[in-house]
Amino acid sequence: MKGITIAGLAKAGRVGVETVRYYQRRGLLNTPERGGWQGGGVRRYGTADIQRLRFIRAAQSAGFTLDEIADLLALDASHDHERARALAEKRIAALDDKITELKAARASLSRLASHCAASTSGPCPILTAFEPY
Amino acid sequence: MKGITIAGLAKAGRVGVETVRYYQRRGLLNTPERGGWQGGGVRRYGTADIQRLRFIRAAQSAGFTLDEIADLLALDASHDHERARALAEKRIAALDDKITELKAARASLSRLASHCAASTSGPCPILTAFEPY
DNA sequence: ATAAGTTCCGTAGCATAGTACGGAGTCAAG
DNA sequence: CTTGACTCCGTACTATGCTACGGAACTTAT
Repeated sequence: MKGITIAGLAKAGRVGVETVRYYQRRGLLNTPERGGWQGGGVRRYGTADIQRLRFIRAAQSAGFTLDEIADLLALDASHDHERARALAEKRIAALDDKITELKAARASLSRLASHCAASTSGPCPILTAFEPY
Repeated sequence: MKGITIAGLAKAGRVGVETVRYYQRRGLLNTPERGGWQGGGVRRYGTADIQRLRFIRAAQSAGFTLDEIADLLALDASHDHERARALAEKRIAALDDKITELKAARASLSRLASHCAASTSGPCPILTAFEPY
């Protein structure tokens, strides 16, 4: 039989089988017909499914929610460049904000760490680590 | 009466009153005695509570979970520099990873946006935006 | 052909971080 | 001294993203 089963798809996307099934329920991944001549059989998946699954994971790591990813997928192959670009740019701005925030947090923690290293005794004022935040 | 009430504390920390109460339930914020001579009255808060609340929010934006923040708060004023520094450094590493990840995601989205801008017609292959990810 | 391993599917549960509700008590202004 | 806003508290509900369970059907290796 050609194509992979759900376990192969899950593996290719580095997720669990249950996660694949969850995405199907959410409408993010399609659910192919069962492979049997009539009724029964097992569903088979192809490279398009893998690509889609990988896209979902990548988009998630870019901070999109599953709902937003559903929009994105609906937009795919659409000709609505306007809207696609708008979504992308909105998220780019959010990412820039988040990156700035994380860098500031990193600096605070760095300060805390070096402070802790400097004084080997006495209390460690963690509360003030983020102070001039 | 001196001190602020829960609404003032919430406002100072830019959170809702219910969130303050949630943090109290989680043991992240203390719950002062009621102000009445006996039994009744309203609880009053001070600047230490505000600092603590702000710390919680800052630590959250650094990616700590509320459970981890509880640890951090317990560590505050402790002399366990070892452990405090370990926690901070672990989180710094996680932040560095996350920042790298977000930058990559940003680049992908940027590519998608400029691609969308370039071609004004035809499908917009969003699926491949994260392709060489 | 049988046993072991998968798949299918619905339904239920979990972790995190809140948010809402409702009724009784308390406070501050007019 | 009443009215309206705020507080207190327990309990329940929400959103997001999974993760687990159980039994029947299906597939695969021996």
